[in-house]
Amino acid sequence: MDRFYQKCKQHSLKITPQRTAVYKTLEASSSHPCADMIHKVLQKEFPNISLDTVNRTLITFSKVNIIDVVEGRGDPRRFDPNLDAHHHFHCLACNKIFDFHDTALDQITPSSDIAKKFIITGKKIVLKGYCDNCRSQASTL
Amino acid sequence: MDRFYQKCKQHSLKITPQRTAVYKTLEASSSHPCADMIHKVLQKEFPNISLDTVNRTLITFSKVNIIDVVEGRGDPRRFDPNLDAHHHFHCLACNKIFDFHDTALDQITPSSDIAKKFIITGKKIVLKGYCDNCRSQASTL
DNA sequence: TTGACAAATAGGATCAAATCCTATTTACTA
DNA sequence: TAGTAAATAGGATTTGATCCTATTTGTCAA
Repeated sequence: MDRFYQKCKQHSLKITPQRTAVYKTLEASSSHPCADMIHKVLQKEFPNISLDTVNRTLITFSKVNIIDVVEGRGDPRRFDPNLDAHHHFHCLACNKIFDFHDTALDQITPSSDIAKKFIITGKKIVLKGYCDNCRSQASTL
Repeated sequence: MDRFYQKCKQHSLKITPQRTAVYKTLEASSSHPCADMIHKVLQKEFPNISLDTVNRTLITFSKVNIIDVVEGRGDPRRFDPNLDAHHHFHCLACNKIFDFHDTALDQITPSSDIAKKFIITGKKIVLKGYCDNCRSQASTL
């Protein structure tokens, strides 16, 4: 939690009971929850907390690198006709996805206990960041 | 296109003008489009084509491995409090995300021209497939 | 410690993506 | 070429995300 308070101060985010609770709830979870799930949990503690607050708070946190947004950003489902080995760079600003190829990275193999536990139908390296056009919008960490 | 017809027959999907057009449009695109974008393009050719058909068709294609769904599946935005190096396995059936750790994979480095072109703020290996509980639902490829 | 101000919240309204429903049409098989 | 199961159109519904505005609340400086 210390790092949480520190990061908030660093980015002059006010430390509100709601924000603290949102962070604690997410940290206690291992299911990579969405805003709605966290909202449901928090309603026990804050009967009036709004979903908008939870969602806005989570987005704010992710912008200043307190937490992370994982696969899926709430955006529409997107498709790829290319089934050959390739990897993706995802621009956080313009939302474009760039393909890149790297035969060395195609070779990566997850350790055998993963392969044993799950049926793996696809693997990909996913990079996040800012593309050439959006460099300037990179958040100051 | 041959492989397209072949895969359709293999899974007894009827080859309709709409399906052919959806596939052609996606294949011609390099922007990893969503259903709505493809729908807009197709309306020139098929003034009455419905968005539902486009969306349903794309999902059908992805189920039989004609195309792929990329980062984000149209599901709600999900969050992760863990900023340390780790990787994800995403179950296509139950939609759970499992963390896994692999120090060897943490070391992977995209080739330098990628690093030069983009500002990279995150990297992750994303595996897709079926978890232990959902093994049985693995689509027959 | 207090007062002022900018920032954050609640709650309802709006927007957009995805899915569902059903009548109609169509591709495939025998 | 006719029968049948599958696919489509189009509208309705659901749900996640965002917007708007009045009210509340942290924070900083005096």
